[in-house]
Amino acid sequence: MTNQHYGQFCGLARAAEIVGQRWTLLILRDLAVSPRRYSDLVAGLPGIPTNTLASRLKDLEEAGVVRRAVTAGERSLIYELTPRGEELRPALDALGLWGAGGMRSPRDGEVVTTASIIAALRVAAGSGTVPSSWNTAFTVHVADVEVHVLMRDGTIEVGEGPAAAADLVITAGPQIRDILAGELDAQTAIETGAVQLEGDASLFERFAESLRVPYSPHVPADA
Amino acid sequence: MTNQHYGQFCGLARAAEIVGQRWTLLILRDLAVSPRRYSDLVAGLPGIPTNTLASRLKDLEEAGVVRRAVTAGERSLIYELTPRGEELRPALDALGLWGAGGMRSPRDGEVVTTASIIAALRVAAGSGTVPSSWNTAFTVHVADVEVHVLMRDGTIEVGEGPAAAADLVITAGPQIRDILAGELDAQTAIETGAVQLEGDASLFERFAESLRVPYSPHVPADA
DNA sequence: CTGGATCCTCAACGATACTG
DNA sequence: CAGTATCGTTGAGGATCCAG
Repeated sequence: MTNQHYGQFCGLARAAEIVGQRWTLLILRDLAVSPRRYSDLVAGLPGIPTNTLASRLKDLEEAGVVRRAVTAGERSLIYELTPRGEELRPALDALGLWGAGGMRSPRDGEVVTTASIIAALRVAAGSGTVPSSWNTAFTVHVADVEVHVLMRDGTIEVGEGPAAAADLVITAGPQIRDILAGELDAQTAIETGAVQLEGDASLFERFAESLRVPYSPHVPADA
Repeated sequence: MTNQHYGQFCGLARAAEIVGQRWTLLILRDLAVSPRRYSDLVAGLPGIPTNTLASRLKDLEEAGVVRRAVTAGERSLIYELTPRGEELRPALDALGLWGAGGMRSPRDGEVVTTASIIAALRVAAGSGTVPSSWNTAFTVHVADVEVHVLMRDGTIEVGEGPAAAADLVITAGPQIRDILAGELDAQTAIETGAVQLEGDASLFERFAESLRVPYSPHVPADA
């Protein structure tokens, strides 16, 4: 509510006042994946104090970035991005991409959340198209997170939960990041056991090649 | 030094740990415009506590985003972006663009800084090219800030200080933002006195059309 | 059970002064 | 010029409690 101001008539300063608060970027990442309830957010953001979350949501609502909505079928509130909030996607993607370029392996205690995996896979899928003849369903396990990747009609769709009928089930650890970054090629990943496959293993190449983020060459030492 | 962690193996979380601290984005914006000395940063960031600045610079250095360097000719330190820091530009631009879309007029006490104007004009110039036959020099005054815009060899260059031999001197207030956003067209700006021109006034059209940022349609109420 | 509000503690931030 | 030292204030973190 009492957002700090920088006193500059500057786009970046205005943006920083809104998204530069602690936890705010991660809240927006979760909402960018899909609208969520308060308790979904709490679950997806391990460690966030509930008062901080409540305060951020109120600030974001005031800023016109997030809105509360009552879902038709259910009787619970959801939070979702407004159109103005949707416009943040390019910035969120750019920041996430940059941050991912500085990652190597997880630090002590770092976990993988469903929203972070979906966000990463969606950025990796980008707007790139795949041959429209492809009709392939993947289920991807990373740590205890389960998501699906569907390639069909020339597009890639990434969502929560397993694929209804997966052609290939991929189980991997944090090294999935290296595969997306193109630093670990599909064949090596299989040989070293970085991924386990169940189903049509030949489809893994397709997965690795279609989901690829631009490589960041300048990676500093990482704790 | 004691940067807070989010405990997630996620690119956006890592980025937020580095650039999500108060003042950090503005420090990076200033350094993205050009390498600067400590005192330049203090001057360009009105209100920043000096200990906060010192702490941020140390953090950014540790993160591999900024480095201290001794300039050859002079005997003073400068801070500059590392290659890893340069990679932040797309994210800074995207955030700044988003923030600029939410601005209308300055709030009480908001000032315009040289770095913010240069950054805005450079983003507006983008990678867009101009006819290589153009060889035009503009000096732009906004509040007490003075910058130059040079169009030649098909490119646009924006820098600090006046142009050596300006074909047109443009004096404007914060409404320059509306011109860049395409919400105020050149002719109207002249007629309403939003800009004052000195020199070849016909070149103002060229300025307004070459420096244009994508319009953000979803602008909330602005204080 | 969801969706918060309250209270307390402490680390970070902010303002000012001061120093190599 | 380039910071550090000191100190007061604010916001984050953590636990608990409350209302619909």
